[in-house]
Amino acid sequence: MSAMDEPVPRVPANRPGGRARAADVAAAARVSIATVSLVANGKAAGRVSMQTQARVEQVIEQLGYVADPAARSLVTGRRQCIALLAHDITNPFISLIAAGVTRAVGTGTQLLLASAGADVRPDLARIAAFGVDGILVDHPASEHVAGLGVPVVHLDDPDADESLPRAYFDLAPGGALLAGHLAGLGHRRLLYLDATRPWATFARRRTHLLTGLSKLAPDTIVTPARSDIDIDTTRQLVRRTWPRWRVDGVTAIVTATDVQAFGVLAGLADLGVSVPGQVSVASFDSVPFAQLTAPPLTAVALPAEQLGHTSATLLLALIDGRELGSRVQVIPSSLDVRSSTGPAVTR
Amino acid sequence: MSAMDEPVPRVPANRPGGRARAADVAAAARVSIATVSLVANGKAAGRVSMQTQARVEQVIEQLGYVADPAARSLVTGRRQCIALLAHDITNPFISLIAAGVTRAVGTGTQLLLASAGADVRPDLARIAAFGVDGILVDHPASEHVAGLGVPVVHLDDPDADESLPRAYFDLAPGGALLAGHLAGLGHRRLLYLDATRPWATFARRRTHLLTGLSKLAPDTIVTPARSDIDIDTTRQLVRRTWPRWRVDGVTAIVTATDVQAFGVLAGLADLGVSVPGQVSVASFDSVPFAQLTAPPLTAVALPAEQLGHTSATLLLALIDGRELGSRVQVIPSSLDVRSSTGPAVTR
DNA sequence: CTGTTAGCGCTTTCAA
DNA sequence: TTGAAAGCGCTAACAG
Repeated sequence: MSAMDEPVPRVPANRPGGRARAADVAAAARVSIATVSLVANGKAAGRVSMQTQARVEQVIEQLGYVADPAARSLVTGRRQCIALLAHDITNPFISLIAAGVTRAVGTGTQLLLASAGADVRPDLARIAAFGVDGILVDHPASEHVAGLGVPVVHLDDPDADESLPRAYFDLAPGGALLAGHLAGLGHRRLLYLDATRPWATFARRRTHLLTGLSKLAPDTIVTPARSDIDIDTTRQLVRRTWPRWRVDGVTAIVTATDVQAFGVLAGLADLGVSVPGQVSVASFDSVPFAQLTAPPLTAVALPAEQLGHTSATLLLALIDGRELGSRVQVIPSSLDVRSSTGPAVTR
Repeated sequence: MSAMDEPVPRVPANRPGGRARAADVAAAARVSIATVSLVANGKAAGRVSMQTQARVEQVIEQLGYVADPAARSLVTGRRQCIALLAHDITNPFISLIAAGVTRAVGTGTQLLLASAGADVRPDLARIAAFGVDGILVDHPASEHVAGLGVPVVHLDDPDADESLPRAYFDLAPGGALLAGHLAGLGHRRLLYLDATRPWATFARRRTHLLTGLSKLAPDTIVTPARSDIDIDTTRQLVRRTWPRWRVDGVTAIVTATDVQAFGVLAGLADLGVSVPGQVSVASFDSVPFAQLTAPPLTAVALPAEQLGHTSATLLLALIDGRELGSRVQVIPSSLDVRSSTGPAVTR
């Protein structure tokens, strides 16, 4: 009768403290805790006999043993956790990014969701101090990330320092497509509703559209405006200001984000203005909900889920020290033509 | 000349490893690491002289010292982190919950976002094993939480075991209000589009509506249907099945969630069916987007942000061992009447 | 193949 | 008022 056949000594799994520790498993399996560690981490192949391995595994199962992550982190230096620093999780564009990140990290790594305030620095530092293996940053200025001690990947920040790992959208195709679409419909008097946040992506969205427009129809006049990325704020703005824009002969409104376009559509509906009958509306982002507005929204498609997935994959590679491909991932944009845009109307 | 006046010895802040450790601070300030710990944790009052304290604080600032969280966790047992286990972060209802949680936890605690798969148990165990101080669970069966070793608060699970800490909506008022609204508009033939997930909240949503209806208009007939909580799936279902429902004389469709109602609205629009002209539509949740659909959606209002905030506050209290008020928080529901519901039409 | 040993960086008694 | 020392639970060299 070998050791394997003997009943495994029962050791109280529920010690006062709570979970079982490696020492408990070791005692129950009559091995050293080093062996337990080897088996628990799947490093037993060729180093521990099959018998011992089986016995330890059984006890681990029985006791529900899981290595204390804090203790493991202390020695390995790894946290098995990355953070996503974003400004507003209720923004569907951000939710989509988060979903992409979730898909990329799998089950081995956890995702910390950090909502930033207006100021970015303290949050970044706090997250780094909390202890994560890497950080995905949606937007803040790149200057703050130096000396954080962990890899950082910047999201949707086309103007970030060349040397910084990042994933962003190539806004050129989408911007040009939208310009062509609008110019083709005869729009020569536009209103561009920018975001108030001074982010590079918004500058790019604007300039790509304007450049395209001035190339295709140099006589186009674009009135600038701006608002927060908030449905209600934008809605109020439109209700207040549409009469003026109308007098100016605006035939199309383009917004920097879908959320703002939602507000524009709502404000216009409040006013009884028909879209695209009296004015066309288009935007950047094209989140799923953009198909459901009345009318469905024409928008430059920015695949946010893909951005999340790509950036997280890059970050994971950086963390592992793998240098797979480029540290800069560019994701193409396109145009989703729906029915919120139509021929320019002249009154 | 006292020790305080002497220049603080320069110790390389950027050691090969990365961040400064307590030992670096101790060496630079010429104190023991025990003293550094005391000062860093604000426990120096009365135990360390003002002079020493000031000197240590200065060095901490200089070196940018932050205690290693893994090391601290190992000894304190606290992780300063809670997890939110939910199924789909792109669902706006979940995003709202997450926003509420974020608001509640403040800066001292971090939020782990865990997306569950179809199976709940492994995820819960994995999160607990990862090391968090507590878990917010959106939905799964309560049986799986026993012996996790950390406090768990159940969200929106009205039928959870009495003894379990939880926060949920009282669906009675909203359900009754919707029943009254619909009955008052003359609807006697309804389609109820339930969710496929077998969750208590969905059973409650349905029964509260049906109970109200049978009380106010006992002759009401309700046809049951179900779909996943996904816009496109629901949209297809409606496109396929509306003709049959129409033949059955259905004058109103009520869905278990906003997301499903979005799909219904889209499907109906595809079919050219006017809402509420030919059929009324209503749902449960009332997320912000519900105001933006065409037409704006009548919905039972379930304050998700508040649910997130309340449940997180409860969890934090549980973690701290504070027993403030009840372990069961009930949040009232109401009805947002918008224009997707109108008088029942008889053909 | 298995066990012994030396820390990872920190908090916390307990002495001095 | 300060410091020495004992771990927290684990991993990873290194012996045997």
